[in-house]
Amino acid sequence: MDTRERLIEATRDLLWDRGYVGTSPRDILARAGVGQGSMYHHFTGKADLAAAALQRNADQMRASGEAVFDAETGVYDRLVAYLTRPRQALKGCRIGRMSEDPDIVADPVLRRPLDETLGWYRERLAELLAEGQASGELRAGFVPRQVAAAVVAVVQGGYVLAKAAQSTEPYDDAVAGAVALLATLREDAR
Amino acid sequence: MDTRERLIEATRDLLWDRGYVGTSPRDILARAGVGQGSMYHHFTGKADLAAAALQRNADQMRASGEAVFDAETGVYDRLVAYLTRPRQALKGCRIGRMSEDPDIVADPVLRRPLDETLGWYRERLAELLAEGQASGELRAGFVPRQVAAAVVAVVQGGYVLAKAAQSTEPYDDAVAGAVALLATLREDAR
DNA sequence: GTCTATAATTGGATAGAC
DNA sequence: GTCTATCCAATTATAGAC
Repeated sequence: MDTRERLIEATRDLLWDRGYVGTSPRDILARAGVGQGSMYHHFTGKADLAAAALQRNADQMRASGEAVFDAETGVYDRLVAYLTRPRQALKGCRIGRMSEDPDIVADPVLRRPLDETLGWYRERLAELLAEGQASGELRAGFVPRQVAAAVVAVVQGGYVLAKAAQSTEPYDDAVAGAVALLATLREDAR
Repeated sequence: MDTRERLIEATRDLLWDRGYVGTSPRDILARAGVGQGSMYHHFTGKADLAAAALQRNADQMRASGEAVFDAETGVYDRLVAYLTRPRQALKGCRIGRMSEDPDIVADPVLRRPLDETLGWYRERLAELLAEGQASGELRAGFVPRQVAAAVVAVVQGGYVLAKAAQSTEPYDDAVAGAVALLATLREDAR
């Protein structure tokens, strides 16, 4: 792995662990095992390096979303697959976590990967729910966009509960609760 | 308002705005309008002051929860009242936000108010849901503890979506989606 | 009790050698 | 391209005057 790559990977890990405000260039250089000069050769500074790391996180998160949403199964099964995908509940979301970082939210360049990625998840899930309504698999009478936002929020909020409790249990409960609620949307559950 | 009180209120605001890592004693002193000495007279340091601020947040959040959960209305109405309570979606939760702050989570004293408050919300909502099942207002066949976690997670996750988008819309959608899903639990909705 | 002065450490970035 | 040396500001805390 070349120097630029090591810097991006070290930044990805530290952003996940400590957030943007809590991550210093010094930490990044120590973890990447390179000197000051390399970082300022490849990037203009901390924000530029973080932008590269966040863009990679966004790309990976979208790819793993596509794998689930485009599966050749029923709509409900894909919703459950999304919710129950194995996740590191105590570490949280590499993208969602950043929305609590004021310096990320305040910088349009740094915020864009968050906005685009979470927005895309909401859109894709809304399309999926609408597809289920159209095919008759899911009942009518709910707004796909709203339920989609709730589903994404359960995952993001589940991380908050897990971190506060320092236990995966509330995360697992939240996901199970969401699955139970979505089950009531199936037409044959009426 | 005396000096000690001004320090706590300034800290509460800054923690809400910028988190623990992002808040410096200097910022606190400037906002409170007091000198260095006052802070170190009333508190042992930043962590001690933050602990006082977080305890106050926890007390207030529990009190506002009690007001909703103990209302003299139906179970479903209280669930909806909790979800649709007016909130500053772009600012987030004074307690939940802290769970993304590594220095808070790592310190047992600072983490306790988070754990206790969010744990209490999950418990009270679970009791409420069980009460609804017992009275026949809500259908059987779901686990109250799980749905309760999902409901709290929708709110906490809704904040994440709103901040990432810098718009209250995804928060409002998530809450509306959760309300729609909970409506399917009513026995008379079958 | 509250203030100002000061100090040790870290944060973030630049300069220049190789 | 990568390194070390250096720099200025901010962070967190202490000391001591009043």
